[in-house]
Amino acid sequence: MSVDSTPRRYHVPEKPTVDGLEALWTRRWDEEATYRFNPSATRESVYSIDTPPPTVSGELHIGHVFSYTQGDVVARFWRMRGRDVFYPMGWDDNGLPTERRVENFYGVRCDPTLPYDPDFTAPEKPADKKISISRQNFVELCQLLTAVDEVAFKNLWRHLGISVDWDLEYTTISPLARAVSQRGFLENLARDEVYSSVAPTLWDVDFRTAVSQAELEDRERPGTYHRVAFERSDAQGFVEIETTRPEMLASCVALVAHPDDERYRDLVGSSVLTPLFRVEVPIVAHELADPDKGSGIAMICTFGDTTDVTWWRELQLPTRALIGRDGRFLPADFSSAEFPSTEPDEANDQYESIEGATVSQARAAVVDALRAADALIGEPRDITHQVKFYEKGERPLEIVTSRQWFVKTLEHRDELLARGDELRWHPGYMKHRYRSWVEGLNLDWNISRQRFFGVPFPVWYPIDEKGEVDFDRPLLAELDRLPVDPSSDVPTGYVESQRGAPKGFLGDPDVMDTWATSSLSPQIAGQWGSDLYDHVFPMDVRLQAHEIIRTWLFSTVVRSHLQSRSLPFSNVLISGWVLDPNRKKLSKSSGNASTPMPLLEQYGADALRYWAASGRPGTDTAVDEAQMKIGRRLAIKVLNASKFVLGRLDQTTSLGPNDVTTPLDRDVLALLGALVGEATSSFENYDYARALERTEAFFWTFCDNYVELVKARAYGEGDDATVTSARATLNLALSVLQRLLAPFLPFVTEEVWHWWHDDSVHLASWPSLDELGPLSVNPGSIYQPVCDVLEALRREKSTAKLSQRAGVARLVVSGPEEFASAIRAGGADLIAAGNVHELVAVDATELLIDVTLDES
RNA sequence: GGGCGCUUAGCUCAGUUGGUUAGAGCGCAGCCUUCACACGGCUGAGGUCGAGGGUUCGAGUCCCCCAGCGCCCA
Repeated sequence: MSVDSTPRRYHVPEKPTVDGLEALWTRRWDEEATYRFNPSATRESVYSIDTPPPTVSGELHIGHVFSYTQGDVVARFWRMRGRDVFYPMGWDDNGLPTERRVENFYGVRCDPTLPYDPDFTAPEKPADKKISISRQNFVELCQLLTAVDEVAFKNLWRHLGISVDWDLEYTTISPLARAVSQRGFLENLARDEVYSSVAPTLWDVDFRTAVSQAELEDRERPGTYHRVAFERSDAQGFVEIETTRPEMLASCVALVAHPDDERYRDLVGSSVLTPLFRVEVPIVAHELADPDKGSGIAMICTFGDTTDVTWWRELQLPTRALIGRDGRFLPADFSSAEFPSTEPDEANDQYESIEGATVSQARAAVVDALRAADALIGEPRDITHQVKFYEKGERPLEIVTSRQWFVKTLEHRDELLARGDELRWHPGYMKHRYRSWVEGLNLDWNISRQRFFGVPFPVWYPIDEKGEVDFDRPLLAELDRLPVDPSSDVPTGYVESQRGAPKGFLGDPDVMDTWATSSLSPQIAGQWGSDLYDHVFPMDVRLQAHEIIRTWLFSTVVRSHLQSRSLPFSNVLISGWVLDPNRKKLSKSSGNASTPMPLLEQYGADALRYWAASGRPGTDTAVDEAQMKIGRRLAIKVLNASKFVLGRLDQTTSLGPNDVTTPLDRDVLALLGALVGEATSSFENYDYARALERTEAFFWTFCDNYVELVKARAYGEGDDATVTSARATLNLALSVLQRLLAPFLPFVTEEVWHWWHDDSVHLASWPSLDELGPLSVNPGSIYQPVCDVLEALRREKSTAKLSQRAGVARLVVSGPEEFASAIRAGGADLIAAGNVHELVAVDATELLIDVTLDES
């Protein structure tokens, strides 16, 4: 009886295609809730993912496809490993980019002093003059606009096959996120981990907000050194300093030289008079003074740069702050104790031309006045130097004294460094970025922003009977009231009419830094306070790019360390950047190269995923359509190979590893086992790209060599046992390969899996060695020699310019015993695949493959 | 100035603890329209691993130094 007596084939499409699979399977995954998190899962079985909430203030670009795919591939692996994957998605709709879009889109401006207008509706199109609206109205518009973008983002993710559970979607401005942020803040406050203080603060005069150290960047800018003479108080001559900021002269509180600098050692302890304003200031010593810069002695002003702040703090100098929040010079009285001039009238006259001026106007005025007073030595000298900017700003930062909330980071530096060592970094070298950042911290983390669309601080301040605000005894919101907006909500025990009045209260006007909210992403996504939280926190992995190690990663570690005395996640998987085809960093000007949708439509989601998953963790990768074409070709190959194999199998016959009996087939299973082992360990180490590379390489040689070798047996030629063995091997290998490729090519693998299974491949179990039966200790010992001979046959035919079907009259393989016996073992398949009439394998010391083609 | 990464075939990249003639894909050239696949298959030609020095029986793979590119931080 033939094994083919009653075949019932699987139903396989006549002409399978990869086009259209995204729409089909995205819908099915929705309907079947394939990626839904199991809320009753135990912590041990959960694999939880802390995903970056992308900013939804605009453009999607190919970089998102790249990094989110890398995370998704990992998620899919763990899901197949049987873990209950907690994979939420958030949208960062909070913050400055959204504010600016809303202002322009609707033609509005936020005025936090206005009351909420519940009947307000946004104009159809922006009016010529911006309409002022309350914070709550403004926030509502922000939510309206971001909701549109969120839908577009979600569609992209779904098209790309990102396997998040959409039931777990969140936004950073949602009531939950605001409540979590406010609770986090209040708990920090209760533990004395945050404090408010009036302090010198990095300040952007255009955005009119404080910024934190993490938001700084240095930019090379032209500057000018001015040499300025200060008269010694004892009238024994002059001290010359050099400065790029002569306009700060009125804020000068000291001159400083290096303690080892011989030139100035004798002057330390004496004093000089500032030119123009005639204020007496001491000469002091500090190691940060650079003897090689300028004249080696510098003026300290409050505050020209961050070094001034350090000197001011460490040398306990007085404060003469003159730059206001708008970047203009504030009034000053040189007859006051704060500005003690020896000639107050003259000083006040000089200052008249500066008060109210911008920094650049003041600089010009001061330089003119210095020149007129003969205090400017020589001509100013042009230089270029590094100037600190807010990363989103256009003018150099100023340092303005104002009241801000800070998170204590400096005193936890050592603990935070230890947390960095505890975290498992992928790739490992990214840890250095964290370490150098933490080591370089010189300010506590300022979390106050003088903006509107953000999470407000859940505090008010009492006002005494004289109308003075008491900032030291804030009125705190109760936890069960969160979230609150102190600009419209009222502290317990007060009524709205007391707002701003004596014996009343004042709401904190500021909002939190966006990182103060996103640093709690594990708490937000995990719904801190609910049962869910204990099942997902600390998370298993954080996915993110490297440029936000100093912001998002650092701040998340800080919050978790303070809140839970733990890491927020045990692994971090860092993605690289996408570069344009010319290997430059993608920018808005890169244009269509950065738009993913056309590429998705042209090559398909699996193809783009293939490209993205080929990029190793942390490695920057260029947009490469050639790589996408290869991905598409691989997906098509999966369809066709599956079609061939399933077309040879009988649905009613179950085949297992025990049916694999021929040496060649067993050897192929052994090689497959090695592949499974390597792919699995690669994934466990977050080296998904390696898993892909190995699986892909195996798959191609499997198709090119093994399938070709056993084609005759697969079609039913030969005795029952060898036919069954080939079919069982094809069956097992196809099943394993479809599953190994599933994380990378979720659409095409789901399609072919459903040709012979009812359930999703993405819920199937990750291949294991147990499935393959006993495996030889020497994988490839038979398959490899047989493939070598097969390739030699092809080479002969190719060289003779013949079809690969051309007949071979005689094939003589001589070689070492292991080689010859491998050929004998696989001889029947070689004869069939190579159309060989006579095969002879002989033992010999030298390997020789002699092919005699048929006479034509 | 400090730190990190990169520099391997025309291009894009692998190369895990040092070990036989350095790998893949693309591109290129030639061949084959074979019953899973022309949205295909087969075959082939291309590198001595940025420069120099060192350790070793043996180095792309470890050490030193130099150069270039990129990033992070001062």
